[in-house]
Amino acid sequence: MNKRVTMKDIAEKLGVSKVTVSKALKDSPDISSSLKEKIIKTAQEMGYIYNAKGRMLRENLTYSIGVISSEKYYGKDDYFYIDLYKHLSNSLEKLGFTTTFNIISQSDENDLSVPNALLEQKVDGVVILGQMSLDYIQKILSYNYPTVFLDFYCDKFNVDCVITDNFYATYEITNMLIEQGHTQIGFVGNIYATSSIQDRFLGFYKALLENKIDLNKDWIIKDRDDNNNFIDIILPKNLPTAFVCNCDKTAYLTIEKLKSRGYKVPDDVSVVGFDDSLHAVLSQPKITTVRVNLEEMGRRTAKMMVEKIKQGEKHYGKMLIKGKIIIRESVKALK
Amino acid sequence: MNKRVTMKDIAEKLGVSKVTVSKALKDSPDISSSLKEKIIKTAQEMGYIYNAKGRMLRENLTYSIGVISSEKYYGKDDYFYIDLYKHLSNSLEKLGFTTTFNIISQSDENDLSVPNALLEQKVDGVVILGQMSLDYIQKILSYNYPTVFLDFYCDKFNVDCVITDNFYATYEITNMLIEQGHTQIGFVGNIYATSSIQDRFLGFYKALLENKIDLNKDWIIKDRDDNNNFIDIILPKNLPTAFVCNCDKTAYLTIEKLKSRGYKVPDDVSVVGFDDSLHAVLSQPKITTVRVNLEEMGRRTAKMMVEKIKQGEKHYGKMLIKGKIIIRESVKALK
DNA sequence: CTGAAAGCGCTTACAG
DNA sequence: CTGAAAGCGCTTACAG
Repeated sequence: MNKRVTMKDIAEKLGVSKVTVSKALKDSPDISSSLKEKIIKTAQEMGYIYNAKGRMLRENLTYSIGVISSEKYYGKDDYFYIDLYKHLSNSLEKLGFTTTFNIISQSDENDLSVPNALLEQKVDGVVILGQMSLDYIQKILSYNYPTVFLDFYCDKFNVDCVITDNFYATYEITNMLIEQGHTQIGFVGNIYATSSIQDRFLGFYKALLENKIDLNKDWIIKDRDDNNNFIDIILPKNLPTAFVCNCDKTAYLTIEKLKSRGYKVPDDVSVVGFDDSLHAVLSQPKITTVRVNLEEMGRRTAKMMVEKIKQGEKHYGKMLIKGKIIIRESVKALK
Repeated sequence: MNKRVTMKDIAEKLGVSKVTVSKALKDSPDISSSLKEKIIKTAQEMGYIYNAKGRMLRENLTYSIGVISSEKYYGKDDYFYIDLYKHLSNSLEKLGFTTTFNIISQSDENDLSVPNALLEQKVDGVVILGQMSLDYIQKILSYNYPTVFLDFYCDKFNVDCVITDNFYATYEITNMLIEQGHTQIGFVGNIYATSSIQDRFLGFYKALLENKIDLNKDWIIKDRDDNNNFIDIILPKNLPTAFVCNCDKTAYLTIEKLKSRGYKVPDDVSVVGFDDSLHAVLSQPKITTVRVNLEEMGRRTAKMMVEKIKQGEKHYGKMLIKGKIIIRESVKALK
């Protein structure tokens, strides 16, 4: 492992200069095709593997992106962020980049402990995947890498972000319920807990407004406390005919709660979720939900990041990616 | 971003040499503590960030490990490998390493497409996380990086591995059932599908042998085909009093199947699983299972990897990590 | 305790 | 079409 073949070795073997080898291996038009062929063949025979460490130093660029994410997004029932990571890193691969991935523990987040990759300039840019504490984000930003927030935004910092169009998606799914005859619709989610939930709520609210349906405050139900810990869902005395839930887990818990009170879903109450997570499929009935376009989000983030690095920190602002409604069994039409 | 402060800048500012700066920043005893202090202070003031690219080239070491894993382990109900990744990369961080993470798509695995990190020597070693196709593994090994297999082994290649002690864990959990009075015990899992399932079966079998309980072939039930695709579980006419399932998902499906046939779990039949995955908790009743010690597996893999790199490819062989039985509700004692 | 020299593997700008 | 020179940011071995 320790003694790898270098361009110099190939050059010496063929009696050419290493500049020529370098150019041939990157298929430069400078080199005659016959020589190119010979060099490529010899490189293969000698077991040459390109060593990016030289280029890294020369260009002061690692062609590597650091992805940073909080461990709280990788619990047993969170499929979402690992899938998003997969799409992001695959897109980066195609652009010639590698990806380092740090799942930050709660204690490291509290201690503002920064991954080695950023401490030692082993990445050219940073993607923060999912909301983290403001202090932690600030700490990361203090290293001055080109940065993109993925799946969240934060107006406190003027950082580009790629997010799913939460507002529009709940607007659409609420409209779907209204078209199916529902006029008494509740929302389940703590609208102060995260900006995603807030936006989803506002999309829900816009659909009501457009259809001149009153917002009943008793039908806005908390699913978690302000620190994002799930709490027991308390059903109102008078039930609406449908609930829009801020996420599938909450939809699942809402359905369980309704069932435990003797209600049937969707016969008595319709329920919709968000995320298309495992809960949507394991629930009985299976939950009609919104599938976020993770592939598109990953691709756009990768492209944005690479452009920022190569073209000197362009600004993009907020990029919204549309989701898609997935129809399952948890909604009943009233007309 | 582009013009970062370097050691040279600090040296010039203070009128010392960059060797002195380098030594001071790594707290070498060569430098007087007063000068050291001055250099560290100036570095901070100037916003110096250590640039590992220089060291990488010098030492031909990136202090980075590539983790490669198949996308099939990151489905909606797989929590396992991302957790293992987290522990592994956290352990590597503590040893001063960064981790690149590639989730290989099925098509890339078929095409033997290798991550950029390996193509360009951007890592010092490789961890393959979870079984992949032999061809793909062979391709990866052809790059001659120090390699560790994590959570699987393959006698075809003489590569070090860190695996959970599947054999011993099902041996233990089967013994637990026997101690609780069960003598009619089945196994659910295709024992030809993976080496893990095979080892788990053999641990089960050993417990039977030790207790002079006959192995009833009708009670060895397939949960998947030989390509690892889950199939409908077919219950035998005469049921045993307990099933040892090769994983929680299978335990979950077995319980669902039993319930649909009118049996009660654990009153009529006890069921145990393996992995302590989401299925174990979402199932009703919750499943008694084996929790694998992912933290220990990550830590041992990290240590092994770093030692191989620094001490020149030591060999370790097969390292077995013990799991732990988690008692829940799906087992009833018969005495 | 401090520093000048050499070099890691590559690429770019330039000369021929 | 080919190559000599310079340099990216660091560290090690050595001289003083």
